[in-house]
Amino acid sequence: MVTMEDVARLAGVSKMTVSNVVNNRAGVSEPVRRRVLEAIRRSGYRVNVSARTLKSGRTGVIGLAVPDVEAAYFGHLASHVIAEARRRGFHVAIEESGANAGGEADAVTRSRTLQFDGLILSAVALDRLEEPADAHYPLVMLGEQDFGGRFDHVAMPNEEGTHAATAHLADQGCRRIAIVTGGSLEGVNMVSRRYRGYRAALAERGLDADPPLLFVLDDMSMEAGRAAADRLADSGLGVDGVVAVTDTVALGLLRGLADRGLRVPGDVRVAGFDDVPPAAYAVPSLTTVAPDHRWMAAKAVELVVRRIAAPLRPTGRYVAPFQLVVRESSAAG
Amino acid sequence: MVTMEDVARLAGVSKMTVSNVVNNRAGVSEPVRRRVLEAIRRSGYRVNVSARTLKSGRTGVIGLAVPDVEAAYFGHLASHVIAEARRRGFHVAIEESGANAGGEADAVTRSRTLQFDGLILSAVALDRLEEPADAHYPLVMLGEQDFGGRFDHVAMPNEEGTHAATAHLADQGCRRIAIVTGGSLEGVNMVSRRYRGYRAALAERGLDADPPLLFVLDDMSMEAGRAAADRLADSGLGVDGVVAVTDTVALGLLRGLADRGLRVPGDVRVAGFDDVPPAAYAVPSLTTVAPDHRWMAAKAVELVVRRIAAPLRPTGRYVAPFQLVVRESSAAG
DNA sequence: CACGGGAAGTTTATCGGTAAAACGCGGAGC
DNA sequence: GCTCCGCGTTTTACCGATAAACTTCCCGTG
Repeated sequence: MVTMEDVARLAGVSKMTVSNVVNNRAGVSEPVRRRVLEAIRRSGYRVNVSARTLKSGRTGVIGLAVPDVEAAYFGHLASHVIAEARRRGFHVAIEESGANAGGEADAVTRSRTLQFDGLILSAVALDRLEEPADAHYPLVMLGEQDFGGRFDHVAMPNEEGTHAATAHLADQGCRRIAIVTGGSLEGVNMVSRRYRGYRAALAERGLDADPPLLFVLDDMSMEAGRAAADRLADSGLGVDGVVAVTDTVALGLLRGLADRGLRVPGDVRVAGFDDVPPAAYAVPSLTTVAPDHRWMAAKAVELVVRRIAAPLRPTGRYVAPFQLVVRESSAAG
Repeated sequence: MVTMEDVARLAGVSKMTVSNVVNNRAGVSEPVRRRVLEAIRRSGYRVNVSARTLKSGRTGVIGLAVPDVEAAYFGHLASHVIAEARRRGFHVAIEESGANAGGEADAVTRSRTLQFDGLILSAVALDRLEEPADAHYPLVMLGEQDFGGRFDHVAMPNEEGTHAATAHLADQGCRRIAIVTGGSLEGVNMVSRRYRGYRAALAERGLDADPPLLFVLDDMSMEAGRAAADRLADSGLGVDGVVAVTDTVALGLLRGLADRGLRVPGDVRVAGFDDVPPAAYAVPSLTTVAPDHRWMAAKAVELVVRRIAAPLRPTGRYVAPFQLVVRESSAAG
């Protein structure tokens, strides 16, 4: 491995001067700078990040921990986070947390161990951190969970989104609107927030929200969505509209409804949440709540970078803007 | 920050002993080991990875560079790579290369700069490395490109897969089988390999492979697939079967065919490649070539780990096994 | 009873950078 | 002619861990 020392010898200067050139610091004369750059080129030198980090305490890497790299909506987000971070001179390391509290806590620990300068954590399960030592680590919550305001939080428009979707279905003429969701309605989380938005929209319009119109799945997979179609079809509730908690569930549901011979939007109208890429190309294409992922990514990066610079400033909560994208699955009868 | 020195003082031993405990090295008595562990717990100590790396030259991180974290098939792979690497005591850092040669070369540079111990590179565009300095960096090519055997390579069953898909369509009764692809047929790459498999299957059965049955798209997006449906429908070629170069293209195509009122599999049968999750839930569900992603991930990790240990051993090429998953889109008439 | 050998710990010398202080030197000011 | 200044560069002193060499001390053996 070629070190600064080698470059310095080659250029006939001290290694401190090489360091100054590498980091574009002032106080190096033009001829010397050129000599050093030439020596760097000739020798194929690269800085040793470990050595730099050891001395400076900064790695220039931001972690992005997501529940599951397979999840469709994550890719969108990740790619914007990477782009935004690069603009600000940071690298992004993507970590998988597994969609459970233990894995998410581990992600924080790993992030500190690997010395990421900060972490953007998209948690779905974790609702508090044990380690008081983590209290001032630059951490930005992205998505569902917030930790009671202890960290910066970029939130999804959960209530607002399902409210809009539900209202839209009602406007299209639906009268018996079900909600299909997974996970727990206990506590304050993504699912309970989305459920609340749905309830509020129904209440405003004086529509039913019988408990039977709530279908709770084991998880939020496509397969669960597909299975939900059977439960809907067999329920005898006369459901004519469905709000699905995510597009993944909605896409599975569309598939399941097709299997049961129910026509969308003829018999049932469907709306999803996230606007994942396949939503636009499904048959029928899926009406969905489209949060502004680019905005969320940019905000999260901005917040984490700001917090790296100033670990103690007060935290804030920011809700992403969204659009309701109306497509075939909710077309008027 | 609490250092080994602090822990050592607290436990009344030298910091070398602390190091030995932290790394589970032999030669520490049970009582001392317990004292040290207790001191670590009490002080909240964590190793400083930079310091360790600086001295040892190893980071314990494997890079995984993919063209585009948004691409559907990547998530699958990534999540298996992460799991397999963890089993072997490595972390994985996911990097985005952008689907172009410059970005892919950068990914190699970044990987070295960030001192990943090795890199799994899923390249689509790059076909040689400029830097001779990179010649012995532990690098495993995953997917399409190989660099003329200069690196270990875990390959997709490109020819074998489209051969099987094409043969299957023919067996289902298709006589005018088109192929829809994107990118360049020049050189040896994923597209040309898949095209060759298609040609071979047609030739074996004495079916047409007129150049017009080849539809080349600008890229391999869903939108391009959708647009291809128009070209197919307007071609007047009587196409009754389509092999799509990827599931993403195939899903767009299904959507486009629906727009044109063409029934799948009634009027046209369709097969894709990759078996991404939405393929099983599309309407109609998509027949597709399913490479064994878990096998590929495990192989790639095994190879990179082995090469980290022995940078000079001869390289190998390994083709992933696959299954043809037959679904509705190619059902017999 | 002297001696070889291993187990348990400690010391020493680095790994490759960087902040901060020290240095050398030519020119401005009096 | 002497002091002072500031620019460009070098020196010094770490950052926190670890491999390798070294010290103790204890035990078994001939």
